Amino acid sequence: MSDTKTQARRVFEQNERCPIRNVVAQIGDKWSILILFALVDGPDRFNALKSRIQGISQRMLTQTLRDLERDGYIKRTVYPQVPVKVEYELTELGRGLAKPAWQLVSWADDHFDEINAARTRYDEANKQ
Amino acid sequence: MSDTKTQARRVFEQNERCPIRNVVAQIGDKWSILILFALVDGPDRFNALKSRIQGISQRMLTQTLRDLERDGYIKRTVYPQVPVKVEYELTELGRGLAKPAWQLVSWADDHFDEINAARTRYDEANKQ
DNA sequence: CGGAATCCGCGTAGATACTG
DNA sequence: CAGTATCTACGCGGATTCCG
Repeated sequence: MSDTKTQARRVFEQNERCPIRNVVAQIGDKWSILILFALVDGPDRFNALKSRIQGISQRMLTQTLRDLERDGYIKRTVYPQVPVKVEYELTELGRGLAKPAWQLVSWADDHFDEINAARTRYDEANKQ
Repeated sequence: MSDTKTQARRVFEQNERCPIRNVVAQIGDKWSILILFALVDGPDRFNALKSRIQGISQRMLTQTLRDLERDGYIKRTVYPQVPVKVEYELTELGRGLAKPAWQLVSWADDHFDEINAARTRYDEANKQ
């Protein structure tokens, strides 16, 4: 509880070192979580990921993979054959992140109907 | 585990009804989580929130509060006095969301040094 | 196959001014 | 006090083209 308090205070620091602002900024983007979950079952190749994650562009897949690699969540391995083969896999850190991330998404899934109901109610009450 | 599999498959649906894309889009923005955590200890007023959450603008606070209210995470109460007093508080749903969200942030906090180390290592290896 | 580079539109979010 | 309204800019992200 005192530990919780300590962290709660840090929530509102504008600081670059605020873990909340940092992690939300990093994995709160459009594709990070999706890529993370795409790799929980094992390594995969670039184009395989691209076709599994509907709607992602080549550009964003490359860019997001780089960012995740930079933060240590993903390991990139190049097999120097022709044509080249590149595999991406979660690191220990990446698998660690996937757990609480999954808890959150799982909660969202369980309460999806409830959220949609609230949305409809709100829109109904505030419509023209 | 079979339950996990079922959800894992739904990860990659481009569908609007995909809970992952939905929740990430909603609370993955710059301020939602911060506001959520700002209210876990009890209700608070608009300007009090504004000064507690460093760097947020009036516009974004209003807008994000509306979005959270729409999804049922927050209840807005107006006390018709002069000047008017408006209080925001978490709903049961909001408190429910705060739990897994806190787990995630807590994990990020615990591994913040490790992530920063990976970043430095990556930048070092790829600098020029 | 797995990118890099470039161009560009559109939405998010900041700043500012005004209001019940 | 708690907003609304408007204007603007910056960057996210999509589409396209080219390359080792």
